[in-house]
Amino acid sequence: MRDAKSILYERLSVAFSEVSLGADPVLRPSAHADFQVNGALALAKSLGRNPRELAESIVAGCDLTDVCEAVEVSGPGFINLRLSESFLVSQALQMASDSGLGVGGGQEGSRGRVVVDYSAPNVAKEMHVGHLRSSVIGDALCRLLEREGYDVIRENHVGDWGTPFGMLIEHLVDVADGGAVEELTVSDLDAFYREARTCFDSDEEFAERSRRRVVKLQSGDRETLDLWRLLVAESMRHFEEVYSRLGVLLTPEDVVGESYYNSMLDSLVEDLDDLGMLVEDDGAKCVFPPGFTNRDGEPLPLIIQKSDGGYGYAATDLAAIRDRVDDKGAKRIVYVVGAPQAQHFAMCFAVARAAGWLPDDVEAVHVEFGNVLGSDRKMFKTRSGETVKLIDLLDEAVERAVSAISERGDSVSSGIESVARMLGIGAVKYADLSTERTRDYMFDWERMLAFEGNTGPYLQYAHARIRSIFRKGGVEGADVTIVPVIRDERERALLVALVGFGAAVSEAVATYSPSKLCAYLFDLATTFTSFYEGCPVLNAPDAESRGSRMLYCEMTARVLADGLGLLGIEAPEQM
RNA sequence: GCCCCAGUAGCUCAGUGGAUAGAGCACCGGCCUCCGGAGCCGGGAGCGCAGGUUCGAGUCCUGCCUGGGGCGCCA
Repeated sequence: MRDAKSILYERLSVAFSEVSLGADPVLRPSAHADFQVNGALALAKSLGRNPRELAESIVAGCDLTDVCEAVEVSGPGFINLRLSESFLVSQALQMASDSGLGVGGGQEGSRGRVVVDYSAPNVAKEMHVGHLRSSVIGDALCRLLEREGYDVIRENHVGDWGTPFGMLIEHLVDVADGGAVEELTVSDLDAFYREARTCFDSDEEFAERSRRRVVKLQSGDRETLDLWRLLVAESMRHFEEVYSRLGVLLTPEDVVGESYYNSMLDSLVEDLDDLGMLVEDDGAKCVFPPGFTNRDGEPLPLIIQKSDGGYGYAATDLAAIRDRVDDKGAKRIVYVVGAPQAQHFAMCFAVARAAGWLPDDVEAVHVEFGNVLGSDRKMFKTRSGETVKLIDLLDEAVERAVSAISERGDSVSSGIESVARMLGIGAVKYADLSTERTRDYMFDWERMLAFEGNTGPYLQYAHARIRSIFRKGGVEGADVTIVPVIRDERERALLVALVGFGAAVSEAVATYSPSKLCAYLFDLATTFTSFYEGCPVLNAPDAESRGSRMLYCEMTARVLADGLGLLGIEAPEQM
């Protein structure tokens, strides 16, 4: 389905091009109309013409009568557009009769293959709050991209390889007597990791054994690999539990850990060498991509192979690019990784481009995000200063949601546990998704669980309330074959908001910004509330109006549930 | 020292070079005997500082201030 904005943009672009080839109409949402067109002002300036006159002539040469009921030149040369009722109604009918609410358009997967790299926890460590944003944002982006018609491949680049495993395995050998190894749980592993670290830092003999163990691991020693697999398997169970609790789509099939690329690294170095890009510096094999300097203004290396022969994460990331382009057929690679990694990815992309591994028609994007902060504006920690475990955070979210529901005295027929889970988890995810992702955001239980303001619970409640109208009216849903009517400005405002859903989704995808979809949903919910305040639905003055308003309610509920769904948040029918 | 990101109302946040900078919370004042108070309507209060580009700057450029991050063998 073509949304209003894209239809208008296309028509206006033609009209503007007739005046000056390729001129941008600068179509924008407006407080003065449904849309405003600002392009005439800049164009008039560059052509040395009067902006109002130019705007008038563009309006005269552009037929929008099937879409707009009013096209007016205003102020110094703005063009204000008001959508026609017949257009709004036809858009609404198309949406209502489409199970996908008119979002997307193309065939499933028709817009190309996209690899999305997100979450990326580490083996032998519990997932913590630091993994929250990548998991939640990455998952929302996957859902959004899929809906827009992309063929999405999720990849979980877990840290399952490298030097830490030497000390972990060696410590395992030290403490394991018989069956104790099989009893190992992840919770133990977190403490286990710290113990291993301590031994490594304080015991030179242990450290040496660890280093030898790394070599054994990399050379494929059977006993070592068995111990390694034990650590990996236990960690995977833990990741599964967290993803399930969090409602993240990642599965074990999506795991492509660092170890996967191990066998590709020797040839990667050879290829870089053959290309003449490799420079040995202090015993390390490096590439110096142009434009990057260190603190002394000297060229900054991307270290491919360390002086001890081991590989760093740059090698793995480069191998991953080759794998994703050559073997997975990606036309776009999206990395949902924190902002501090910006320089690392910029360097990796630069090297991959220079090596010809990342062709010009393949896009690589670092979707960066800021930190989660506590109320003290410092990194979010527990009261005692410890890293917050993700599983504990999610448990607390659900507990707090139970209290919130109980305090409100809501009767929940489907079970408070189920609703509390949707509310609590939804609140955490929505709080994360609704702020502009490059900024740090403050983690605040009270605010995210509030039923007022731009929160998950607010939108879930809005949805549940609308559903309750139908229950009360004794009907399953609205009759989607009914032709809606507009008799009130509030009905019109709601309709305008509803038909903007597709554009909101497109915008969120184009900028990798779930927060834009959040803003849209919040606006829709508040617009609905104004409508609902002034326009009785079940008590509408006549059958035609009642049916029409039921349709508005139905569509609003569907858009809210669908929009939340695209963010990875569930919307209960009752709460 | 160099580079990157951020600085918007008392607080938390929106804001694709366009008209009078918007929400929510908190505060103040009205309204609703009605579909679950997500109430509804209205009010006060703000772009870190200084220049510049532009018909027009929160948005672009330069400098400065504040905070966070990065800057060779952890990943």
